[in-house]
Amino acid sequence: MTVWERPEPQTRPAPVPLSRERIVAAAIELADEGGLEAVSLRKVAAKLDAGPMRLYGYISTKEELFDLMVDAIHAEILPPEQAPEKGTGKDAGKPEGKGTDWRDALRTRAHRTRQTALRHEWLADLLGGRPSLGPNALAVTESSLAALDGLADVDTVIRAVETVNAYVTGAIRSEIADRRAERATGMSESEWQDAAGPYLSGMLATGRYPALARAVHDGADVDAGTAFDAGLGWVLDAVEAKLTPRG
Amino acid sequence: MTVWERPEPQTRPAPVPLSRERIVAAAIELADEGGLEAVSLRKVAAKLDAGPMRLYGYISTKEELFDLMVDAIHAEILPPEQAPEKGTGKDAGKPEGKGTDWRDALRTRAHRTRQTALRHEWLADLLGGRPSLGPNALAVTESSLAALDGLADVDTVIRAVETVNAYVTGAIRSEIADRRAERATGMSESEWQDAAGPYLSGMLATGRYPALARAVHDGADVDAGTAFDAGLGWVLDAVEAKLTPRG
DNA sequence: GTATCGACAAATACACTGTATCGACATGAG
DNA sequence: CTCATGTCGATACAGTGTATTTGTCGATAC
Repeated sequence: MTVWERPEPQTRPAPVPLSRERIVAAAIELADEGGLEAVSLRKVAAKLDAGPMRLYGYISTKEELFDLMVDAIHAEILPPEQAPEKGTGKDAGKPEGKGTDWRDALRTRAHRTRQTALRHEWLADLLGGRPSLGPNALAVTESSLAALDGLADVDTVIRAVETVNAYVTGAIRSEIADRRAERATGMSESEWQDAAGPYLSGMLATGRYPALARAVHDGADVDAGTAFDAGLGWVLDAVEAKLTPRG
Repeated sequence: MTVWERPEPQTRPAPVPLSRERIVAAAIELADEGGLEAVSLRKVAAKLDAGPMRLYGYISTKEELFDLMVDAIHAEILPPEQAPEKGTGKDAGKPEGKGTDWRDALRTRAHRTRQTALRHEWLADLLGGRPSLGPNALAVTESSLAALDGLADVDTVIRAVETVNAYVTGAIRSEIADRRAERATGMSESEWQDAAGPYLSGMLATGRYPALARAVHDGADVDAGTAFDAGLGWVLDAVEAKLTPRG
């Protein structure tokens, strides 16, 4: 009884060593080019010349992979010098500057977050979707808290950071949603005339939304970046008003 | 040639007439009890005694179903009296009241949104994920714009509404994320001692996050509702400061 | 009446997903 | 050499969104 085509003595092709980092990096690469939905365990594994099941030695579920991706990306949000390594916390207590340093800190943090989200649009789908507790995300929060430390009581500082965070994530999410919609309809047309255009025009023409119609008609088209910054400025003003005077 | 068990003369069970509304309602029901991931076209169809393909006569894709769900839920956010029907827009111009009416309007709108999201937690996954252009969502935006109409120039009004919206959606999203995480770890323990607790305690004990550690340790545990309202108040203060004085 | 046609619901099919299970191989110990 | 071990890959399964085919009914034309 002959067995044709015995599958060769099987000198395995040197199983490349895997690691969480390599897996996460591959997943991010996939997400960058095809969006979150392009990330499947099979494709990630294929990118690493491994079988799908191999990944389960490093992650326990796809959700965990997403969490790792989010935390990895948070490294891009942190200013380049301060990695979450080292630091005894001994000299990190007081803010070092006149009085608007906290504002610059929070503002640049917000803009870095936005820039990162524009580079990795899939971040919009994940940001805020679940609590970010990875080391890099914690470091980001830490630096925000540290920037306000001592300028008000603890509860006020916490409220400030959470409020700014809520604005930032909400604004980024909706900006990216708009951008995607434009890409989906526009794609070739300069203005949005294609799919949402006629529909929306029709809706506005019904007269049921007079204020909205006026806003769409009379509103200036500011670019997304300055709009984001304007709203951010308002929120920071609100924070400033709540800080203890004479901080 | 005999055929045993001919499948009965096949008096079809009176194909229940479908409709977008019935489909959306069924999908919302599924999402309410099992989250967004429990919504599959097969299950929705089964709930309506229909085959999966039947749905494609009413919706063209699952994403569209999600959009319809979001807009249907926006009806709960609108105050009960004003449906998007009727209304010539003739008498909707000026705000009718002293000067804090806009604030009440925006505030209650925000709280209604939050309450609705707490009733339908899956909303957090969808809110802001794509532009909401359904009639109900437009009506919600309309009423926000109308509340501020005339109190500042158009661009300021738009910025105000978008800023408040960003805060509201961001805050709701993270609140629901926290609530889910608590449910996942807590579930039986009163405080969070189970999964995230030890991990986070360990992280904080490293001394790498001094400000965060202090915040967690010294911060008062305010309930989510008042925290939401506090942040909202700040944002509304910021808006107020930008309105034309003597509005 | 019968025949034909069009519409539409149902069944089937496909490519793909996340993950559990299982079998086989390479390697270490005795 | 033999045997145990642990790890990797293949296979398997239940489920997904959707395209396509199949079947049946009702109405219309002769």
